[in-house]
Amino acid sequence: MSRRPATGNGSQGIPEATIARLPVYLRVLYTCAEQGIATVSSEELAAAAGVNSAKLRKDLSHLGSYGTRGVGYDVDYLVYQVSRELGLTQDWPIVIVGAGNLGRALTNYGGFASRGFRVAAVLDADPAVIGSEIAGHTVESADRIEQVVAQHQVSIGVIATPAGTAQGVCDRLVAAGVTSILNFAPVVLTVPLGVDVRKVDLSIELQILAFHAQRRSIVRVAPDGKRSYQGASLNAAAGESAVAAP
Amino acid sequence: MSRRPATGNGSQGIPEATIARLPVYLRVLYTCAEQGIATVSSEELAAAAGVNSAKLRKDLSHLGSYGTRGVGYDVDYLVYQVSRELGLTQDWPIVIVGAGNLGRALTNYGGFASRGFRVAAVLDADPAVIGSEIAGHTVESADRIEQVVAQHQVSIGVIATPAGTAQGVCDRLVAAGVTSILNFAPVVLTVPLGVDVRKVDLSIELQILAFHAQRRSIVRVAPDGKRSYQGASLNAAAGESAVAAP
DNA sequence: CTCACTTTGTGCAAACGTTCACAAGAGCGT
DNA sequence: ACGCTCTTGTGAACGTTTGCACAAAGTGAG
Repeated sequence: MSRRPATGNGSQGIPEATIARLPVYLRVLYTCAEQGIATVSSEELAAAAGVNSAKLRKDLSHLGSYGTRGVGYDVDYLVYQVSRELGLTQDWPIVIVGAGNLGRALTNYGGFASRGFRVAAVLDADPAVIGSEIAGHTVESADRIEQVVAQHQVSIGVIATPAGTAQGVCDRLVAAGVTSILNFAPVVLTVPLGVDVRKVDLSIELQILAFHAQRRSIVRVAPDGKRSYQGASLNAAAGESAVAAP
Repeated sequence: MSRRPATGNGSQGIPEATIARLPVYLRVLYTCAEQGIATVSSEELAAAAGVNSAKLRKDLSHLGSYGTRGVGYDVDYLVYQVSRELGLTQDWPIVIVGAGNLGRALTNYGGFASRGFRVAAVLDADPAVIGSEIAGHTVESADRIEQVVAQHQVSIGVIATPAGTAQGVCDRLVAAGVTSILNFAPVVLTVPLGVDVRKVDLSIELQILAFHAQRRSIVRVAPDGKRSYQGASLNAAAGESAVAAP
């Protein structure tokens, strides 16, 4: 790190925390564009995204100086720049493995197509499911992982299988050339260096909520048997949330 | 340690980052228990959870000193302590609003029940869906949010509606007394202080993957039109992943 | 042109999170 | 009882992220 030869690239080291927020900004920007808003200030954008305005400005400054002082950011231009930085100006064929409830929901989910993600194939191991139709896709056999990945140049795989088969599917995806994996199975996947795994775990999210919920309603049972509730004014910002009242 | 006033509480301030990892440890611990493993070292646990062992020890130390030097952690005991800390020793009735593809997948998802989460009701606004059966639950009208929340003492709500109706549903849930919300709709929810919102956004996860995937395969088009691929040995650890080869 | 006003981009310090490295304990064989 | 080995719990160093506060830069009126 630190050494930067000569190629004044610019987008060399964007913090991970910033990357995770760019898609949120992007969504808000799209909303603005739909409403015909041409320019937007960091304050407005930040409010809509639920973050601090200084943080938003610093995040955007990592992509370059795309704002105009005294005015704000041009919505369309910023949409383009953020999209480009995230690599959304190109097409990303994805393969969904597992056509159970979750796999079907994912295949039907419209949010993918609108951002350059295209479902190349939906696979499953169950013969009873293979051949059925989901959102215009015919479920193929999981045996065809290698062919599908090669044929459609897939570099992103989505695992929506039961926990038991997830690692095996993952191994085959990686061996076939997939370098990015979105894992919905409740297991910790082991992958070779150079492969990127992101996990979405519904149960874990609920458990984190449960922790805070429990915290909010700690009931102190005093020696005399009286109960007193501890106030509910804990920090609501666990990554999200904002205040409604002015 | 350092100064601790007088109220030797113990579970005063557990870092958010630690909370987010506890459910992962818990899952690994359950796996150990199933395999009949009685004690486990921080090294083994950390490897299975995909984290650094020092981090794991520090995380667990926030709950108390439940390990034995020279031996490790007693699996059953640790399961209990982590569960208690997360508030999983009690029952959490949840309500799922939105019985579309995602709502159905969530209702069917078995991972909830196994951790003390119980689906109290599934609601939807579409008359065509109301009355249908999902995993033993009859879908009820979304008009009944207030009654359902009050009747089942629901404090956790899951929003699986389209983006447009999410904020409205959220407001009604909050007004009815729900203080924790798991949001699957692609919008930033605005809630009063004291309400905890967690967001799961499938599209955002894919966009983050796309960014890294793009990074890995930067194609430099030289002036002569030749292409050269930049190696794929970027840091694979974006929160997950481990190395397979020794 | 100048002044008043707006809003970006960023230096800096504090807060937070991660990792190293090691002292303090605990078990075990002799 | 002693020494050896193993493993926890944690002080301290380091890296990352956040948020303040303000200079720099733009706009528009007079």
